[in-house]
Amino acid sequence: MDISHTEENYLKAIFKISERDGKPASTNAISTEMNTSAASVTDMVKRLSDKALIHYERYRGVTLTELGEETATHLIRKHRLWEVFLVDKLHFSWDEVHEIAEQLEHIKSAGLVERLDEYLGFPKFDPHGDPIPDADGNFVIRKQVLLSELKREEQGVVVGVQDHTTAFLQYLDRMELVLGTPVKLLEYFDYDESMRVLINGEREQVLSKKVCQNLFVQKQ
Amino acid sequence: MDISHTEENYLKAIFKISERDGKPASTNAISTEMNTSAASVTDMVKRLSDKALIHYERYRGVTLTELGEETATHLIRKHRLWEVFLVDKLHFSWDEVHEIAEQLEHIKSAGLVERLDEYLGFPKFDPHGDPIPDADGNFVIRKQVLLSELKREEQGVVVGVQDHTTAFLQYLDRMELVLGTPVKLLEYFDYDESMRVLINGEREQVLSKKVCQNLFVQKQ
DNA sequence: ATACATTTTTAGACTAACTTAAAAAAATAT
DNA sequence: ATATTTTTTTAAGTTAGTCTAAAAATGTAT
Repeated sequence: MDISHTEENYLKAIFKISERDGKPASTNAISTEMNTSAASVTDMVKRLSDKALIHYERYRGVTLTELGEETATHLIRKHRLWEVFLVDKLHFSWDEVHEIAEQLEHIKSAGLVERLDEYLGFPKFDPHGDPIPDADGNFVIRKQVLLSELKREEQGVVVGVQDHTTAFLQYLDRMELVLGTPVKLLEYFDYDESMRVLINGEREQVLSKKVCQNLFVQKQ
Repeated sequence: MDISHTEENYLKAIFKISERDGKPASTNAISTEMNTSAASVTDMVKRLSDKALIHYERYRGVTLTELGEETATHLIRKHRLWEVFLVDKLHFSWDEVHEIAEQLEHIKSAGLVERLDEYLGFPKFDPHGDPIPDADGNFVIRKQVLLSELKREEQGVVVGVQDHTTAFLQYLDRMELVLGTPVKLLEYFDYDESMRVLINGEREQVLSKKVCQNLFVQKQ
């Protein structure tokens, strides 16, 4: 009994929603995430339940079973490793790799992921700073805060993004706010919740509320 | 109007059959190649014809249109480049890569293949010695003959296989008859059409008719 | 040239994944 | 607590890709 491409995508969506909301994924939430109708979700949810990948009782929302969660984290592992491959080896930029990795994550092969992991030097984070789960599905937890949470004169290093859109990633490239860049909060403007920051110890820049609330930093 | 995974596989099958038989691919030949029923082929062949990928008249067999042929050779290009990646970079053996490449060849992305090609150093042949078409679909034609066609005392270098099965590839590994190995025909036995050959200039070995008829060499 | 064999197509039906529209259940508000 | 809104499910139908069985067309052999 193997799992289809589509079923895998549902599992990922359910995993993502449960993580984000900290509660069972509702039919509606899944339909929004998957861009399908609620009716399709109900349909699929029955199939996934039959395959013991999720717990489902009608009108009650769904949670992943152990098997379902393993499957989901394994997909995330593959997705993020392929993203590293695309950026590190094929020199794609970080805003180009999501759609390709979305396809590559479904490749089925005993051994491929592990060999890829080794080939890439066992990276712990993907090009967007998201942690890559190990073969057992364990994520590295990193102490990170949003840039907007820094206090005046506090310093941090850019470690990840909350917003993964192309527009945001390209904006960050333009601002040279890549992963690993040191930042220091110089001044906070109450008026529009923007911030003046020192980037890379050499350049001052005012960043909007939206930017500051979508950039993760690790305090130094 | 894009092409499904399944449609792509049919195009590859039709390309392969047409190449091999030098005539339009029959419904039966396709159904054998694809492991489906003849009825399914008739069905699919109508769809492919509607998409202008093949020429089809009922009871007449099918040929690829220019678009269909481009699609098929592009798939072969992707398949073979991924095989090189799997062997050269991830250190899979040549008998393990076919099924994985069979999946990887369907990844859709503008630019991925070209970047992969460059990353691999623009290889002209895959790990089995099959030529990799260029971006325009042109294959390098190599002057090669079957080992069984060598005359006594003639020398050659192993350049490819006709039989791509795991069993044959593993046999060749055991015999150290990898690509690039020099061979020289010492003696031909009429009785069972086997041959005594000098492998790598250092070791004599009797090879069966079947082996000799499935190994390509380039005369020296 | 008719008969037989083979190949191909049609007909009807199945599954997975999807849809819309209507019905039912649950949540919310007064 | 009843009415209204929202969410979820059911019902019925679609498409892609598959199947088996039967019908039709083509090919072959005497």
